[in-house]
Amino acid sequence: MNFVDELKWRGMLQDIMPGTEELLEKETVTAYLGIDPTADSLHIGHLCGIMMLRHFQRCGHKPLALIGGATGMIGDPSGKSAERNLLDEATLTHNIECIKKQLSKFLDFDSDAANKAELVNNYDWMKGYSFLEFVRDIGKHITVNYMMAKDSVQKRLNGEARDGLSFTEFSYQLLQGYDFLYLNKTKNCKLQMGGSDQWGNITTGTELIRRTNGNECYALTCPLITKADGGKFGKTESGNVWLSKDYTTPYKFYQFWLNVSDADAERYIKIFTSLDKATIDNLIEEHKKDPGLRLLQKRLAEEVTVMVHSREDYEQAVEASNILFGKATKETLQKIDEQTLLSVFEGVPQFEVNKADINDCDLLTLCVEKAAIFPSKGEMRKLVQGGGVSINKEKVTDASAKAGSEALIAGKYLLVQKGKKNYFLIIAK
RNA sequence: GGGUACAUACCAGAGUGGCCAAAUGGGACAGACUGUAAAUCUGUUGGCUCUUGCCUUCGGUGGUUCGAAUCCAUCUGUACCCA
Repeated sequence: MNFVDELKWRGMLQDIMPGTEELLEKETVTAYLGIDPTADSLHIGHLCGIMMLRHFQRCGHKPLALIGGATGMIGDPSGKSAERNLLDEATLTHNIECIKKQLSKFLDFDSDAANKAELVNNYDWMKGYSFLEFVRDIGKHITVNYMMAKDSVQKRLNGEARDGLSFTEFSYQLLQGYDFLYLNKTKNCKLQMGGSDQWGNITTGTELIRRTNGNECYALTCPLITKADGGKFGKTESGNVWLSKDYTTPYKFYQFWLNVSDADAERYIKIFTSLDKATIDNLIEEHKKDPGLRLLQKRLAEEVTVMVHSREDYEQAVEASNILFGKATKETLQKIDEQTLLSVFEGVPQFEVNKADINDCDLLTLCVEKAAIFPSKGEMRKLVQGGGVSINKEKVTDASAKAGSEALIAGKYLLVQKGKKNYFLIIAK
């Protein structure tokens, strides 16, 4: 399997340095991709890069996942315009541990294979590096002129939203460049991959390597993942879509992929699954015959959910979706037994209230004060006025009414709906 | 070191003494339509009560005034120009 061809048909190749393809055909190559440990879980924005590493390994090469324990303390000036908050050491250590676990779902770290994946942390080689040594050994080889010419720097100096950048941020590309140099020296790593916004940083690395030890190194980036409507990929109303169950439940995760638009589904299934070309082409064709069936979205959601979570989690998410989005009515809800109900709603935010509150409090108090479903009463009132709130699948018309214990499902549950897709469960104890 | 300018709600950006909880655009949320899609149209977008009303907001602090996002002083931050 040819790695570059694989990336090409999947639409995962943005820029590639000349000679990269030849190198990959010639020998088993070690490549790395950097991940900033800004949180203790990865989110789906990281997924494209991770999939690159995964394909890379499947093609017989050796992937390194570099955790930016050092660079993460600084923040990359490309991308966002504002300077990043610096993370402290304890937080970083915790984040790295968690990310390591998640990565092992995608990459083989443990086998005896020659190309098993490795995890490295640049904090390990940066922490003991003194400023004086660094500027003398590394800074000497790269001119400020060269660094200034990078897009990421130029944007901050001359762009519309020019707000300057601190020396710390300016140094980022050099630090990242040193990572590449270090890995080249210690692990014979010859290729760096990343998102297209990393191109400038990566080439600083190859330049640094050429100037210090004369080695030829290569770069390859994937395009920025976008949505067809121009919105940001990977965001929902509740924020990022995380890989960790603690932040994004498997149900929500599954729902995210299921809700992808037709135009996006075609691109995403190539990027985020390991399905082969024939299978995907076939799916796309089938999907076009009857887009309403959403074959693509369903398969995409299945593949990704199973990969990130598990087959059981996937099946539960499907079951929950069928009940919540099927033809369920107040009557069918009342009939569901408690066991099913609980498993279905595992991925739905739950709130416990006192049984007495169901009868005593009006819906406003119940949903805002007793259960924090809505941020404020005004917010809930407005939604009710706009017809956006349902309880047990029935639209709420009067927010000051009381639910009453007879509305409870199985004697203790209340299903609250915000809009069409957001469910909450109130449990009366 | 000297000078100039700017700082407004999630973001961009009007407002230059009362009519300002603050135009407009974007984003976000919700409704209709649909396929739990896209496009389109509509509503909402500081908090409390919701009817009049009240409270907290226009970088921080202090001041002038019956009254300040708007004027003054000072501090902080940022950008630009000169050295």
